[in-house]
Amino acid sequence: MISYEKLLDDFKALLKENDLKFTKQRELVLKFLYENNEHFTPEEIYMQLKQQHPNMTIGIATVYRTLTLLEGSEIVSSISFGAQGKKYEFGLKKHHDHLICVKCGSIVEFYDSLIEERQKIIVDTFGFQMTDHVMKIVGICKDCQIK
Amino acid sequence: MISYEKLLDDFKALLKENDLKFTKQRELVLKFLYENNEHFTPEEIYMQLKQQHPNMTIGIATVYRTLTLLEGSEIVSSISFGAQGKKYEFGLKKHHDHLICVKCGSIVEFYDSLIEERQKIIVDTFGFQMTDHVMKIVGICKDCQIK
DNA sequence: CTGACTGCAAAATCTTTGCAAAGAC
DNA sequence: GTCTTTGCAAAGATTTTGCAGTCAG
Repeated sequence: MISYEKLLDDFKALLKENDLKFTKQRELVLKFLYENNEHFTPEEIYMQLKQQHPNMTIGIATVYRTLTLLEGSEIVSSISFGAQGKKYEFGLKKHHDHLICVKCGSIVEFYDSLIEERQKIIVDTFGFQMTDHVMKIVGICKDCQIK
Repeated sequence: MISYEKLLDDFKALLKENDLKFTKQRELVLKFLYENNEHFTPEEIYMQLKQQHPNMTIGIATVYRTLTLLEGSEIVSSISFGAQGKKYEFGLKKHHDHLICVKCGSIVEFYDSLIEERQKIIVDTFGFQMTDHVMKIVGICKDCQIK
């Protein structure tokens, strides 16, 4: 896993390359996702940042803009969730898929090399050039089955 | 593949069971998805139905309500698409996964029994009770690569 | 007839955008 | 200083809801 210092350097370099500026708000969003290894909606990120940094001002629009920026650079990735809305997570980690519980909304990550291999074979069959893939298994998690 | 007559009977029975009424609008949506074996947004369905049946009145709200009803009965299924929005397709066919082209938006279906098997093994490992799963491979289709 | 269904328009979500002030470099 | 970024509020886009009239059974 990349260290936060390295991540921050990379992010600053990326910004510089594109003539973008390094701002406190951008750092806050990046740091939040780095430190909280979970999936959040833009709204959740916004609320938590406001709470954690009462003396800072940050707007929901900036959270959206920053997430779009980070996703474009593949530093964060998103997963669509339910009827509408997306959840974001820190993206510079090993590729993984998701188990999503419809009762409690919890998300568990998993990785299966057999499935990954198989996907490559499939796209080749179709002459398709894969840029990304998403596998979501939806159901009821262990805990919610007991309840 | 189920015949349209059987489908219609099943649908009517389903409605009756739930004290719902069989209406022309509900039939139109069902028929449209049955006859057009593709993926549509609610808006697309609405526009096409209006065009195909100029003498009928149908509202976008009814399309949404009907899709929700049909999805709840698993007669149609949906796939979330891009930033927001869902596409719907007729659902009473063999399970399959999707290849989605980011350039032209085309969707190709595929089925791979090895992946299906593997998913079952994974959920068992986690004690998860699977109700559904979605696998989307995103990329650039053959045609768009040439262009 | 009765209660569900429909279309319409208004409301509710969620996300993006315009703009003037503030901040990075 | 210049040019980007920000927060705010307004605008957009998509989906849902309230309601009075309409229609199925």
